[in-house]
Amino acid sequence: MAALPIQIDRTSPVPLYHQLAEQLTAAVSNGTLRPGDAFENELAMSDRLSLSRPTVRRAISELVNKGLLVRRRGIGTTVANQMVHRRAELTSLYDDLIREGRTPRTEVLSLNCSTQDDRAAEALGLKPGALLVAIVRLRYAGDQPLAILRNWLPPAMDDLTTELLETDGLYAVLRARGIRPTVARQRIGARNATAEERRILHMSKAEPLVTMTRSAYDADGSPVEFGDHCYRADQYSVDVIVSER
Amino acid sequence: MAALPIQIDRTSPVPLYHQLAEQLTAAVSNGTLRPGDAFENELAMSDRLSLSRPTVRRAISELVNKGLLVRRRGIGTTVANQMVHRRAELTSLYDDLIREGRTPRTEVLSLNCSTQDDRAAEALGLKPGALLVAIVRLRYAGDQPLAILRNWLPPAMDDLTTELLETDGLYAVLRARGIRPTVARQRIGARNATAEERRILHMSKAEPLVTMTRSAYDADGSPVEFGDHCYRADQYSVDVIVSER
DNA sequence: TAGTGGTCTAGACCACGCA
DNA sequence: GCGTGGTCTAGACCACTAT
Repeated sequence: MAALPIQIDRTSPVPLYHQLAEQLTAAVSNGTLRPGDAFENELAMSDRLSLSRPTVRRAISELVNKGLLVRRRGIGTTVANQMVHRRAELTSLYDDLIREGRTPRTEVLSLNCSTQDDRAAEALGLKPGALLVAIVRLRYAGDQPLAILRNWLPPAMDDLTTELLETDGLYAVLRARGIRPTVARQRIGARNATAEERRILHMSKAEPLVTMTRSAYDADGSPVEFGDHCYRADQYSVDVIVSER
Repeated sequence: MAALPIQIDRTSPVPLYHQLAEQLTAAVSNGTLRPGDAFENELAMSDRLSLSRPTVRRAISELVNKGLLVRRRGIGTTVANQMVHRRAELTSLYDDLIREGRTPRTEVLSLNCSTQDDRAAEALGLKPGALLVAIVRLRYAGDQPLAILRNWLPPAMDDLTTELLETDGLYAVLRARGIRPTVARQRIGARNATAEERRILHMSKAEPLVTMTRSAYDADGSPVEFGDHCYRADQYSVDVIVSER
C-alpha cells in the first residue's frame, strides 16, 4: 500500500478536504492506484498529513460517493473495479458533439417571444395561457441535420437574439446570465417522424426519432427551461448512469 | 418558521443523523413545510434536540443532496421549490409496472447456460469467447406484449431456472443471492423492429422500438449483468433525473 | 453588528471482520 | 484481541448576508 504524495496548502481558500479529494481522485483515475488496491487508512492518513480524521474522512467520502472507492467496515478502503467513472452530466447536445470531435452548428428556425403552450407553461410553473419565449432550432453535425430542438423559456428571457443562440449553445447563454441549470428531469422515448420533420431532417425512409422532453431547474428547484427535442435515431443515443448510492 | 416535532430514539441502532433526516424528509414531502419556507437553523435544532451540530448538519446535508433543501450562507436554509423529488432509481421494468398498477407477466423464451457473445462478455469483464448464461424474456403488461429482454450473466449463475425468472424479476433473483446491483450505465436509443420482433411483440405497423443496453455493477464496481432490451415505443419511455450536484 | 452556514479540530465509543 | 470504518460530541474560527 503506497503512501500517496499529497500536498496540502493551508493558505489556499480551497477547503482542505477538497484539496485532498482532488489529489486522491487524480491518483485513482490516472492509474497510480489500481482497482483492488488497498487504500491508506483514515487514521494513518490524517496522522501523516496532519489533518483531523473527519477532514480526511470527508475527502474519502467524496470519492466513495463517486464510486471510485469502496469502504468496508473492519476490512479497509479499496479502489473500486473498472467501471467508467464518468457521471451523467447536465450538458447540451452541443457540448456532446464538441466532445466527440464533430463540428456542431445551430440554425434558429424561429424565435417567438410571446407564445402560448400549456404543457410548457405547466413545466415552467406558470399558469396555462402564460406568454412564453419559444425557440425552435435545427442542429447540424457537420453538414447533416441531426435534431430539432424546441425550447420554452420564462418571459423574462425575451431579449434573446438569433445571433446569440447560433454562436453559443442555449445553456451557455443562460449561464452567462447567471442562470445555472442544476437538475433536469428527462423523459426519453421514440416515435415516427412527421412529414415535416422528415423533410427538415432529410430523412428518406421511415426512420424513427429519439424523443426527449426535459424540464431543467436551478439549485433552488425553480424551473429554468422546458425542452421537447427529437433526434435522428440512427445518429443519436442517450447515455445515462443510474446509481443507488 | 415552525419547530418540527422530531422524535429521536437513542436506543435505536439507526444512526441519529438518519433518524433525523428521515423525519425532515417526511416533513418536506408531505407538505408540512412548503417550498420557500425557512428551515430551523442548525444551531437551534441541535440545541432543541440535544444533538451535536455536526450530527444535525449531516442530516440536513442528506436533504440538500437530494435537492429538497437549499442552504445559503448568511441567509439560512429553505425548502426547495416544487420539482418532483423522485430520484432516478435502479429498478427493473417489472417494478415500474407494478408501481403503475399494471399486472406484469414474464415469459422466458430461452435460457441457455453456455452461450458466447463477445459484446456481453466484454461488458461483464470477461474474455471474448467466455461462456455466459443467456436469457431471453418476453414481458407482458396485462395481455399485451411490451418488451423483449435479452440478458447475459456470468457463468456462476448457471443454476437459474425458468420458474424463478417467471415468478420474480431478474433483479429479485439476483438480490436473493446477495448480489446487489448498485450502479448501471444505460444507453437509450431507437430503431425499427425486425420482422421477428414485430411478430413477437404483435406490432402491426412500422412502429419504432425504444432500445436500452445496460451494464450493471455492484458497489465494488464488479460487473453483474449485461442487458439488451427493446420496448414498444408506443407503450414505454424512460424517465431520468440528471443532476450536477 | 448579529446571525447564518462552511470548515476544522481532537478527542470518544461502537460494530464489524479477521487472525 | 486488534485494526478497520461508522458514529457522535463540544467546541472553535471563518465568510457571507442582512440590517
